[in-house]
Amino acid sequence: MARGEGPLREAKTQRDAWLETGFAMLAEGGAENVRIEPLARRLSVTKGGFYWHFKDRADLLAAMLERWRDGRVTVIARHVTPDGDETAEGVLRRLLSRYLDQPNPRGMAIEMAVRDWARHDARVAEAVATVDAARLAHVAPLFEALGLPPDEAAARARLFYAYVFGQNLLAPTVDPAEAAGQQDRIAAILIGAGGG
Amino acid sequence: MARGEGPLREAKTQRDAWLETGFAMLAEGGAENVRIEPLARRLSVTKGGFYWHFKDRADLLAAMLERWRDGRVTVIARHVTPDGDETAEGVLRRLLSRYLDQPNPRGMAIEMAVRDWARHDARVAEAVATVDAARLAHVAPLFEALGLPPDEAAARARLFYAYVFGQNLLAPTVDPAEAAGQQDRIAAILIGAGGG
DNA sequence: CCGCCTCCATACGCTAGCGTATAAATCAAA
DNA sequence: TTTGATTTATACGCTAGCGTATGGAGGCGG
Repeated sequence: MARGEGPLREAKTQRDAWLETGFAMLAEGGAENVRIEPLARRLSVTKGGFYWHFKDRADLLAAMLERWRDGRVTVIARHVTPDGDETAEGVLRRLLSRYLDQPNPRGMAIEMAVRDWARHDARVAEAVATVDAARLAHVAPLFEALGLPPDEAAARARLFYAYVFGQNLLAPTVDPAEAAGQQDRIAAILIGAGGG
Repeated sequence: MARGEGPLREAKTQRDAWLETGFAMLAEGGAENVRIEPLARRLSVTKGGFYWHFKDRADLLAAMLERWRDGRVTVIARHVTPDGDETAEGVLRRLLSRYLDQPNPRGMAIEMAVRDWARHDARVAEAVATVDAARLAHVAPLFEALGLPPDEAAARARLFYAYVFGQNLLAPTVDPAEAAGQQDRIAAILIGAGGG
């Protein structure tokens, strides 16, 4: 039987298919929305196999959280390495645009869903803290490379990420041209170098 | 009968008691957590009366949303009026500290819960957009009063609020002294006037 | 006093989803 | 092909919560 054919993304194993579909549900409706039976329906299987791969629903959520944490920690290191002869300012602008110009609504939806989830679950809050610490630790040196002292650079890094996530919480500016202009001005404030 | 004795905050009517308790549940666990029967248990009544005051669960949520929107729109006007001879910078610093120094964890929890709720419900998103527009419209003039041109002031206002909400999404800095120092540095960047 | 109106209690049926038990299907190897 | 290990289907009982129906307690006007 073509049992292993994952219907979503590249899911090598059936366990991965459960996890990937779990992330889809997480992105769409938050952690509360990750329910076994709807998941099974989306995978066109019954929940029979679920309890082979996972002890229970909490076990699935825990596996998803771990995968999310490890993925984010791994990926941030790659994102802050310069492309070719890119400057620190270039890296920062690229990062900002990656987070805000939404090439990846799924990733940001998961990010927001996890952060909401963290408000009700201490283990999740711990994972978020780990990811945040990794990101701040990777971004602060970029600000130091711009000539700022360590304390100031750390504050800038925090402002940088708070802005990125806060922007996703605010209602979007209606006029796209105005939004783009504001984003340029804000990037100039955050990154410091003369307006983009 | 002592029927009207509201057990929470100042709930004048029993309908208010349902709403207030609804906000408590919202703050604690998000919109998904606002359930009729647990609400009734907390109010030490049965759900019998609920369907007298509200058509159904959606009706309660809609009433809560309306109350939240109107309350936020009303209150922002008061918060931006100077206390005595307060300067625009003073107002901004007071606002920032009101949002970040958490004298009101309940209010911020509701704020975050509503914004999460808005990601899954267009009506909520509309209410959030209304509140955001009101806040930005009230705060931008403060930046203009600091001498910034309107476009720059609007961008600063947006950055201001994105930071406030983003800060509540990031894992808190562990060391309180470091957190306070960072907040001062960030306030200096946001509000512009020399640090401190 | 009586009937009415307001508000709440009680009891009911219904749905969604969790977790379990058990059988069935598939595959790999002997 | 038989055996054993994996993986999935099916069927079950259970809980939480929604919405409805109906009755009843208390206050109030007539």
